[in-house]
Amino acid sequence: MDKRVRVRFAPSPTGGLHLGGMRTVLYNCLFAKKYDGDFVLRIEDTDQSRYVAGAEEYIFNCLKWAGLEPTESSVHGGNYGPYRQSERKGLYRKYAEQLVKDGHAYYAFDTPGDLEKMRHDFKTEQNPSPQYDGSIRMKMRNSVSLSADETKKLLDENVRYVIRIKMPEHETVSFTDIIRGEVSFDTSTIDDKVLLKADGMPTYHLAVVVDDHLMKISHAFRGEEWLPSAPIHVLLWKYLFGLNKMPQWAHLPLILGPNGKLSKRDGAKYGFPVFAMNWSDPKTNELTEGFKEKGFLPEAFINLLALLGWNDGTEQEIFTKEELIGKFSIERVHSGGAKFDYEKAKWFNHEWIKKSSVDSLQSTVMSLLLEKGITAVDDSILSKVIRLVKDRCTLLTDFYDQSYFFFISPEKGDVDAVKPKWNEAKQLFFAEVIRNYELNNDWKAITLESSFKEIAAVNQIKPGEVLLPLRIMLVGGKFGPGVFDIAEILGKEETLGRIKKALTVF
RNA sequence: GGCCCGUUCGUCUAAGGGCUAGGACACCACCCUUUCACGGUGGUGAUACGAGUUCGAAUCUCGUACGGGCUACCA
Repeated sequence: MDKRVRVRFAPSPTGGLHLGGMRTVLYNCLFAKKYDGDFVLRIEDTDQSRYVAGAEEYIFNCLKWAGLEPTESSVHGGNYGPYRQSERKGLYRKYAEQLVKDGHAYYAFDTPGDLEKMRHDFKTEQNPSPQYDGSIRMKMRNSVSLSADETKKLLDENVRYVIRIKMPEHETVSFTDIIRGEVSFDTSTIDDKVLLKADGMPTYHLAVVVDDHLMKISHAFRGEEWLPSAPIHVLLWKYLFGLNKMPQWAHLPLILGPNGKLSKRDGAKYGFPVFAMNWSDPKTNELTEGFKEKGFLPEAFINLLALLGWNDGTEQEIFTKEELIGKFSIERVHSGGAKFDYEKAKWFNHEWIKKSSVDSLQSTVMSLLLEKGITAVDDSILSKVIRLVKDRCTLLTDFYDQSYFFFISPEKGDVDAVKPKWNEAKQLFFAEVIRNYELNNDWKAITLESSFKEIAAVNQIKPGEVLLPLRIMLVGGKFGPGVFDIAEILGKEETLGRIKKALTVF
């Protein structure tokens, strides 16, 4: 099928690549893949003040991690490129001029100072933010209020100008949003937005329409914050290319933080990631932690993001990417905003860790341990460890806490948990355990446990009284998987070594 | 202020005029477990409010309230 969807990005992660942005990309990707269509990524680098060095590469890295690379393009590739807006600069002017010629737009010569003055002069209690609209247009310096001669003179003198859309007086603009149904606006409440800036760059409003046309976009998904400017885009489509060619719009619900639209600050404040991957702002050196580094699997990340505002109508919650592609439908996206719940996000990750095979986790866990300074980890040991502890891990980083004692002998265990109840009988008991274990050539958890309990019975000691000390000896604390499973993986030499060492301390 | 969008357990949501409003996260209890978890079973908990349409409304309509978004030569 001929479906082409696109997503646009400002190379400023503060505005572009939090959860909401990622989800927009995800929905684009799922939709495109479902219909075997294309998914186009556009980079908006028009505003230099917002441009952050390295952000573009960062965005692509995030998409790559999540498995959401566009099907058609790298930044320069594809049949409808270039995809970086600054490289398309020359394309837009002629459409803006066309609109002026057709009477749908006009030149405006107002300086920033003029605009500021207007906003100040017309500001009232009832109207705290006056707009450059039909009621004010004739009071400003533009090709509508000025005579043709005056306009021509200013143009000839190369006075800086912008091109603004001329909003019709009193018209109802409506369109059908895939998620919300019919949405309509009265043009008298909308201002004359700038389409082409003084530097010759288009604003989003012009660029989005021209690009979607040139790139033959069939479906356009974006955040709900764009809904108020949708009528401008509909009008531009009507004037420039015809409403019948306009892509179908879907305005995605916002992802909310604890108060309002989810922001980077919310993440820092409440201790959860809002970006896919770590981002350090080169301007401020501020580090924002990502889902990847926090210990999320990309599969879980995609899964939790997809379910934030969408479901397939069944009670299924865990989906592979392939299942999502097969089952996703943009019509089923919920219209209300969704508050991000980090607890639930972690649950998704837990489910995915449980679902993942030991093999697929191996290299990730290996490098995680390495980062923490645990080197020389044997592959076969590690896979046994992962099998034993993976159900206990919510985040990948939990693997360290759940398994470091396999690789590092506990320096000083929780002696206080044992010492008060320690006595001669226990000392003798463990001496016998050592003797028994030294003769054990099988070294399996089951035999270790049965002989341990036999010795306890013979010595008339309750297993419970000596089980905890054994755990402290091997692990160092009151946690971890079954103590005999641990002993098995630790091996004979290490296990006996740890018991002997502990006996000298108790 | 104006315009737009939205509103079902604390949170994410299902139910598209007809069962006792279903599930998941979180929380609580019990079970399992001689550690801590996982797991299992059960429980608390919602249709914002008011009218209208209808035999029948979470569902359709209107109003109100609340929440959110937009209101730049940003996106």
